[in-house]
Amino acid sequence: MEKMMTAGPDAAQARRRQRNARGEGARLSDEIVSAALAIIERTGTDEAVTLRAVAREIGIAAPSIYPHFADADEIVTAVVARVFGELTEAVRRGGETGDDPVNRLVGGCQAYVTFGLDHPARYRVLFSERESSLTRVAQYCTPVVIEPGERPVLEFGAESFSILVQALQNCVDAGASASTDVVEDSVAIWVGLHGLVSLRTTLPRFPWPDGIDEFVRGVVLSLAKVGVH
Amino acid sequence: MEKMMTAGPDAAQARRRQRNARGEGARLSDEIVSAALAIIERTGTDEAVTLRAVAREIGIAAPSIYPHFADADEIVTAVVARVFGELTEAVRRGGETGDDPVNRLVGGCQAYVTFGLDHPARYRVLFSERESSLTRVAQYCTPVVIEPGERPVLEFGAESFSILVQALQNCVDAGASASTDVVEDSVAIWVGLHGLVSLRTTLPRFPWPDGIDEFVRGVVLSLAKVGVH
DNA sequence: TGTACATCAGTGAACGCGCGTTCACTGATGTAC
DNA sequence: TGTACATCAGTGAACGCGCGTTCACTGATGTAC
Repeated sequence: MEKMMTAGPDAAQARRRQRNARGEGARLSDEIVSAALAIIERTGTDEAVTLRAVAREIGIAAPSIYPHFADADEIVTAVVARVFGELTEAVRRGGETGDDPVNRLVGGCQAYVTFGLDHPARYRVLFSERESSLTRVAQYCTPVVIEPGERPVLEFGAESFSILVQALQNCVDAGASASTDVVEDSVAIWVGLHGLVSLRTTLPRFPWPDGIDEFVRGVVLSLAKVGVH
Repeated sequence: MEKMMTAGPDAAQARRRQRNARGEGARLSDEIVSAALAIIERTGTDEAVTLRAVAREIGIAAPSIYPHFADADEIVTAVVARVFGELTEAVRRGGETGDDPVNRLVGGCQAYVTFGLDHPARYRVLFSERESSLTRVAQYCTPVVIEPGERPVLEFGAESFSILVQALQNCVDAGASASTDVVEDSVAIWVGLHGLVSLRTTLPRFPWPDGIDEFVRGVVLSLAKVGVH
């Protein structure tokens, strides 16, 4: 374990910050989450998110965090909530541009992968080991039920997964996909997208195929059973 | 970041160990790697692999590690080398049982996933962030060239990947797969397998489909372009 | 309109902990003569 | 066969560091009377 780089506050940050006005103390919560995200982006890992590091980043005293978060895990959890929102939004936008259900499905999947490859540290924290407290995260997200009455998906990230399921269902409804179990096939697609982002960012020196969007298209079409008769 | 559990040596370990005989000092290297692996299995993460924790585990003084490893990262790297060997062996055995090329391909892939799900901590360390020093790892593994003269794969894990490529090539040769680029399609398969292991172990509460072997079979057949005309 | 008080939004010093790393050392075992 | 010496395989105390957490505190702002 190499010595942690003391990425102390620079001169600008070290200048005494102005304290929040009365009743606006909650603003510091957002600042803490942003600081944690900045640390994750800079170091590439959430391991560097310590109470003291976050405090340094903002220019506050370490104990000032306690009224807002019980520990560093809670801060990381809040970061995960925020980043999942960003990812969901990216997938939603990516799935709006296509001119037919298949292209909208592919577009959403490509947006997912693009988000992951463009923001590897952000993406990685979503599935960090630190989230042993994944149940905790549930409080931040609305439970989404995929199929009425069964298979409730209470996990975090459920919203972007349900977008995927709906996109595949639209392909089936349009007669473009031969899928007979859209949830199971959506799981397969999600798993493929995640594996791609995860491995590409972890093993950049592997000779990955060129043309990531085309690669994703091929994988998604196979798993979505498009063009299978 | 919760306080690290002081998983000190139990009474048995605390008893003074017998020092290695002259000329057999290198044995401690293996003990150190085994101890690190034990810590990873127990805690579920390689973050807990510190020089002092490893020394405690074996019952030696912390500085005794230095003649064998420069730092904890080197120890983890050696663990990765060992576990990659285990994984490769499991995949090889899994790919020997099938009665035709397709079943051998599927068998190897199922063995990969089974290894990952049965040993989540071991699997996870293979793709740990800690391996920023992935180049370092290269010294432990023989470079494997997938196609003569091009696309050299120098990364760690190349051996198990090349088994996969060969298994798919055998399907193509037997006329069972419509793949026109076995390397690219092998990448897709690998990515899918990895994504499955990674997500299943990270999000155990997600409603995963039952029958993992059948699920893997379906994904692999789709991506291997088996049954596509 | 004045004033005592409560509350909010933090601060700063201190503590004990596990960590990596250094240093001089110890004691058994082999080897040259 | 005896003995001085070198080497091997570690040990144990000490150091400074960043960490989480506690404690009593400060100073501005609102509020009851």
